[in-house]
Amino acid sequence: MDSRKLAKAFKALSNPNRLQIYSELIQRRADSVESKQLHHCGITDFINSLNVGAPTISHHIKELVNADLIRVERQGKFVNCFLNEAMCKQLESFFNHSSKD
Amino acid sequence: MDSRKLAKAFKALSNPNRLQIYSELIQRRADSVESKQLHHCGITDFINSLNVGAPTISHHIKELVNADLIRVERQGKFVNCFLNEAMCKQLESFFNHSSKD
DNA sequence: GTTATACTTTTATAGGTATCGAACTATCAT
DNA sequence: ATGATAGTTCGATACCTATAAAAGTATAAC
Repeated sequence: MDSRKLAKAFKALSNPNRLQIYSELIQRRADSVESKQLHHCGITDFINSLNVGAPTISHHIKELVNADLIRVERQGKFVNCFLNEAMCKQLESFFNHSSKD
Repeated sequence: MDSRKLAKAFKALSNPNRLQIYSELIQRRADSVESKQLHHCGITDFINSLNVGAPTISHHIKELVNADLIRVERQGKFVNCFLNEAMCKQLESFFNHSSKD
């Protein structure tokens, strides 16, 4: 696993608000196993739950996308966020056995 | 798992040189399974392998300790670094199933 | 078209931090 | 004690970034 890519991902997750966004997506993934719900979030959800303005959220989302942690899809007026599962697995395995990737 | 603690850990790992130090420790852990070597590093090792001065390494080590990612032990003139295995496991599990911790 | 909603981009700012050089402390060897 | 080695602390600087306010774009509803 590329070291620069890894550092970039950790940097993205180092901001409390971005971590919150990412955690929310992981949380929803966990929920969806049981309830079959979609594991995505609209940006407005984050604007409401975090105590920062829309421009800041927009900025954070962009950083998370740029770090390959999430992807976004515009659906009409709304933008939905999805976890990048592949990246998530790679990060998990880093703490397991970094020598083998 | 405490969100602040998590963010702090990711922040510590977001710097390329600190990530390198941490990766080295993880690497040595992996090696030690096969070769029974100790999984620690002297600080001088890092000063040689990374392209930064001693004060900077010292600063980074302190950050990693402060984030509970590693611990240090002074042995005579030398300071050795060890991986904090518990924290490592917690970080791994974050990407697995954050809802259950 | 007009209005409203849902973002995004731009610009500015305040605070954080990686790095270095210089000076300091600790331990060991002689 | 002296010198050498290993690491830390301090002070300064240059760069980065989280946030906000204001203005802009996109889509939907009417």
